[in-house]
Amino acid sequence: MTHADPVFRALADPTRRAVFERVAAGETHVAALTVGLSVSQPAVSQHLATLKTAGLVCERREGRRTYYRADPAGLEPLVDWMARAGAFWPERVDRLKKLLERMDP
Amino acid sequence: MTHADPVFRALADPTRRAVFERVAAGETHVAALTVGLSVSQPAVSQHLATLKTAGLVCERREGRRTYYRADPAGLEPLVDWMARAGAFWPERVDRLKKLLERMDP
DNA sequence: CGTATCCATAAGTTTGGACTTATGAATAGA
DNA sequence: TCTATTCATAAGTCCAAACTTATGGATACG
Repeated sequence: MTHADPVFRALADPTRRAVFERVAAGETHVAALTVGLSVSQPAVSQHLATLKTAGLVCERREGRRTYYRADPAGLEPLVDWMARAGAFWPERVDRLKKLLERMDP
Repeated sequence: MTHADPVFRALADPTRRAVFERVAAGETHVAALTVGLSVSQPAVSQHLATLKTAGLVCERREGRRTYYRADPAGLEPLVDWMARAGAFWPERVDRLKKLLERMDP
């Protein structure tokens, strides 16, 4: 019953997904994110606002800058949904297990 | 490197996600899916076409009907992306593990 | 055969949302 | 204080895409 809708919507856009990936790689601020993204600074701010509403990122003000970091609980609705949608496929579970083994040997 | 884009796009729409959920729950045909979805039959067909392009469903013709079933490998790009995006959070991995344990005791 | 059902495609409409530029608030530093 | 950064918001534009109705092809069935 976790509302996965905002999360799916937020991650549907490639640019916004790129923003999230960079934030997830380590805390950064808006100006740093704007570099190399081929969109304007307001666009980045808007994407960050969407990600924040979806619960995927948190913010932290420091001086003139706003630092963003990924919220570890943000992807949980996605996992829950996959568990529900794929609950009928034991095969899926095996794949997930293998992936986790690769990630965490 | 798996193109997760079509998958994320396909699952972003609530109606299409509902279609996929019902297909994932068991093989069905278009007319059965149309019932209770509050959209027209062509809309359902279009959603199914999108899901098929994204690799999330397969089709099987039988008489006048077209039966759809979920492709077990369809969600893999999603899992891979999550692994990459969340690779920096060991905490995330633990949650996934707990979930899998609940799913597969 | 003729008809009804099932589905996909075509064509057109409409709305959400991903951008842009413009601007102002807040802070740092000279 | 004055100026330069940093960021968020406002307002407007534009396009993708989620619908609709219309239609035709294919199959079942009398």
